Amino acid sequence: MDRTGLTIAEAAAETGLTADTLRYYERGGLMLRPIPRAASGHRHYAESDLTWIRLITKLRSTGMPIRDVRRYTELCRAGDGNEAERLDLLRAHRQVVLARLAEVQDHLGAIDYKIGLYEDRLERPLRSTA
Amino acid sequence: MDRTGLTIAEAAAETGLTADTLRYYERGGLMLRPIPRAASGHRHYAESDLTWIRLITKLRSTGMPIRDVRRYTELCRAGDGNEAERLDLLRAHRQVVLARLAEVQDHLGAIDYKIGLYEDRLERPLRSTA
DNA sequence: TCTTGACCTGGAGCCCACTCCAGGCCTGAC
DNA sequence: GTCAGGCCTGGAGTGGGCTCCAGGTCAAGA
Repeated sequence: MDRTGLTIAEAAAETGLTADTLRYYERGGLMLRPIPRAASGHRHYAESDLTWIRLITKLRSTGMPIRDVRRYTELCRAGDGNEAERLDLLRAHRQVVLARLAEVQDHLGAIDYKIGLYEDRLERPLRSTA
Repeated sequence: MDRTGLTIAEAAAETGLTADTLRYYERGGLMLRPIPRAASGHRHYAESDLTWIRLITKLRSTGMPIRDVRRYTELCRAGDGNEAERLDLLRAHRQVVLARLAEVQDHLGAIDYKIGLYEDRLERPLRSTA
């Protein structure tokens, strides 16, 4: 009964991902290290693993493709010396996200306008053809 | 030589979509009306078609799934009387987009923080271990 | 001791939104 | 007239990101 680390189900609950997704990420090289196993082969997630998963979840949820997350992970795994490259990667992602945010906000404005038109129309239903 | 309307290639250039995507949207019921054809069977897009395509492009680019765009299209095609339903659909979409924007902004904040850490680290490269 | 249920793996399946043929017709410039 | 090139259709293929499954191992509570 070793108490070291969480089961995959617990890690899933903690991070908001599914166990399947956690395994998929690990297979895909998105973990900083292979998740340690008990003798039975069951994974035991440490707090540091959860911290990493939470980080890459933020990258993913802002639209970073898995291959870029993998690239970033590889850089981090490689240790000191490539910080400039990691910074480049994050900055490039930042630019993409900002552009995307601006576009969505712009288009949402147009949709809001449309919503306004319908609201007006529904407020005075009998005057619309007058 | 009728001058009525643009070819699919011109419509694609105007809207920023591809000809394939325009055909795919039409097949999928995302057009307000079937695009008129010349005797040869070639499509001729009117200005009103482009206006519609630009609208649904905004819906799509804010993340509305195709099935919802189709639903909205069907409502519009059905004519007057279902404005409340259209409004509901747009408002629901608006809520989803706002939630998504907030999430992305939040996560981007965390990424910005990370970027800041790397910037600090790279500014004083020899002091980082001191 | 038994049995329930979490976990394992490799691989197939799924959903979404396009994207790309092949095979054929049409048109317009030369 | 001819021929390059745009357009047509139905359908297959692609890429991304999971999601599910079969078949098997293992641990802990009744």
